[in-house]
Amino acid sequence: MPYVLNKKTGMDYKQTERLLQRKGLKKTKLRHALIRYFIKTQHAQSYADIKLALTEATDKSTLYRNLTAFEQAGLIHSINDHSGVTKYAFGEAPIQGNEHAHFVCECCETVYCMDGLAPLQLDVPKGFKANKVQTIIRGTCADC
Amino acid sequence: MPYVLNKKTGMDYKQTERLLQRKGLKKTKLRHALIRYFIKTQHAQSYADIKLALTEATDKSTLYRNLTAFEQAGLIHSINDHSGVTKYAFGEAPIQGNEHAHFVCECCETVYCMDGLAPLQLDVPKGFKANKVQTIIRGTCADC
DNA sequence: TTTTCAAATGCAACTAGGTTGCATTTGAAT
DNA sequence: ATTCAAATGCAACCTAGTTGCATTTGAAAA
Repeated sequence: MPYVLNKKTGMDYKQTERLLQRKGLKKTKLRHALIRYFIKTQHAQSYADIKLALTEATDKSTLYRNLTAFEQAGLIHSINDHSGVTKYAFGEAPIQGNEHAHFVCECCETVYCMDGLAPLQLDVPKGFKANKVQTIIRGTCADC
Repeated sequence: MPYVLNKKTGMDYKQTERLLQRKGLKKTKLRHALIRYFIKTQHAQSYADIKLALTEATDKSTLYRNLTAFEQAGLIHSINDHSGVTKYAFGEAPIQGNEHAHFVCECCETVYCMDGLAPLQLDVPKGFKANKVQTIIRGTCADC
């Protein structure tokens, strides 16, 4: 069961716009910029990363609210890599049976989404019921 | 590869005291209370849990500094269960090849340490090197 | 095209979780 | 008993993220 780098969803700009519309989200400058940014970037991005990269991101609460809205719309998913800051990456949250793992480079702190099979047959104690597994792999990435 | 509830380390009070001494940590009232608390409690505890439970825990920074010291001494380990607050449980941090997973109950928020085999043969893309895996299982616990 | 109105924005104030600097106190080795 | 690093308590600070509210804007209806 090998892990492979996530090739991103095949979604293009038009599709994401249609998705926003379907979710009742209006088109705004910031949202345009955010979608372009998430399609372009290869790895998970933090609030600070986005703030730094986009001149359109002027207000903290607006940006956070948009990240939340995008996540609820299934356009991005959030990742907790134990660094203390939430990161966001393009693509829907992995669903059960189609988990993806997050690889955190201990050298450059980059977070990669990796597709793979469900990481393990969940065999938990009596009375416990497992719903999903979140896997974080730590190591060194190809660039380090 | 079943997961079983962690039975805690066999460490008793005397042993933990000797451990503190070996690490050059002085005996204080708070540390006594903390050790007793961690031996007694069954699940991972947050700063807030401890603060509430121990009258000896008067100062925030002192408590945090002790948690850090205990973790460095290998007496407890910290857990990030994606709730936004760090939790601590008795026992050394799991080491490579002897990983343990954390089960987070989605109903009562309790965090259980679970022993199990290394969760998967790590097969990552070319150029990537995996060092360790952190697994969080979400579901419903036996009490819910 | 103008009107309309909920949705989105920008700003300030706030919260939670945790850290830092520093003066004072304390455990334990001498 | 003396000594001194380690531990404590306090206040101030930091970062990540949230909330309330007045203003602006996108887009659907008239």
